[in-house]
Amino acid sequence: MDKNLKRMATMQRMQVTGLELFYKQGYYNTSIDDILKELSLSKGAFYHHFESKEDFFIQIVENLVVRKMYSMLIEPIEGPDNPLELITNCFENALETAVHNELDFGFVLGNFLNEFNGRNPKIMKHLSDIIKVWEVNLVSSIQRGKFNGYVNRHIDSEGVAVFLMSSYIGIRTFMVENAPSARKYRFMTQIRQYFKSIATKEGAYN
Amino acid sequence: MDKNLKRMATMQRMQVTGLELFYKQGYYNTSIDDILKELSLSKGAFYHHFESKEDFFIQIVENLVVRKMYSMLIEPIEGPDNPLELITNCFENALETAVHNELDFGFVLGNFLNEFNGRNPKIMKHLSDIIKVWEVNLVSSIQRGKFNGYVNRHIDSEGVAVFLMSSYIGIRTFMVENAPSARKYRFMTQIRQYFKSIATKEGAYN
DNA sequence: GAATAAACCGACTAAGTGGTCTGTCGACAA
DNA sequence: TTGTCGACAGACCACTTAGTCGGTTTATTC
Repeated sequence: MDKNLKRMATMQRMQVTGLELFYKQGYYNTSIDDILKELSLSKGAFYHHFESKEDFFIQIVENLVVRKMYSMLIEPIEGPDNPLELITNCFENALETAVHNELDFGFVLGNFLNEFNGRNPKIMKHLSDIIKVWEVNLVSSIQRGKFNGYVNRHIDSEGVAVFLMSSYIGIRTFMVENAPSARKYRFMTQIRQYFKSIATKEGAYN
Repeated sequence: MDKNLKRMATMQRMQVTGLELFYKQGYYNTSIDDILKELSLSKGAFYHHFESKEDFFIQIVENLVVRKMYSMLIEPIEGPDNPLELITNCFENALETAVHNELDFGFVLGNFLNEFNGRNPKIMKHLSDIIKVWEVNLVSSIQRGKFNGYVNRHIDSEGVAVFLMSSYIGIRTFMVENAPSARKYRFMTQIRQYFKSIATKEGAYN
């Protein structure tokens, strides 16, 4: 039991540091030795716990990335309230975290999607699965919104989802670079503008 | 003169193939040997023409990427017509190219932005400069639209630009992965929806 | 046709890379 | 006390990487 705890602790440490470095430097540009140096651990330790670099990365995705994704972008939009409000607040919070915490892993996914696209189908599968969950949740959120009279019935829910995901991925790529706070503000204003155009008159969005 | 022509031809060949591979596999994941094998050229040839891998890449950006960027995303939105129409058509075309031609380099920039972010400031500088040109052109296009009565005066031009750029970067990341044509269609529909909401009544957008 | 210089070749180097393997060490069970 | 086993150490391997360098080819110029 105690042994198992130690095992878990070490693996966790490796994964956390791994994600941090993969995020900052990219997967292909980060060596296992980089991670091990950071932790003062050895090759032996690494390959005792993980099969390969790829296996290691997939475990990071399944443990850390998925969880962050759920807590930051999926759970906050569940519920019977006006989905346009929920999504606005959710993006607002997620982007705020991104502004203040360079290492929020709220959307590492965008980076990795880019890095593995057409290069590593196995890893891509894991990443797309997460995106799919996000998409499904967005779509059903919008549909609930239609049902509850918040969202205009003529609007294509799938379309809204694709559009929202695209914008979010884009702004995240974009915010890292320059004046993140100003860009966040501008982005959110336009999201509200867009939402107004797909809301019902009665729904009272904003 | 002829010598110079040959020099240019070889350099061009290297750059074209280089961009293709860097785009497909990523910069850090593509070796110079990969490129040279493709061209049946030697290390000597490469280092005779370019200082380093980094220098090589920067030249690719300055030659090929900048040009594509201008022809696909900047020039098409210049002109006195309704900028919302111009941008719609521009995105439509750019995304159509993306759907049919896996190697359209219309927005390699998104990939590279991601790959070099926080990793290689020198290269990032070159990439951000291009983005800045795009941004400036979008902003002035929107402002022209306001002036000419196509775009609502209360709208923040900078905001629209940031929002458009984000969405475009996002959809490009997103389209490569799955059902690009359907996603393109959905995306464009929502862009039109958004544009309607920032257009003037008289401007007759759509 | 000799001289010259640019274009190109490819063996080489030093520093990594992912991954293997033999081993050490301490906890714990018998 | 001894034996077992999981956590970890780190030397090592085969291979790849960006970049170097002495040399050869090729084309032009006089």
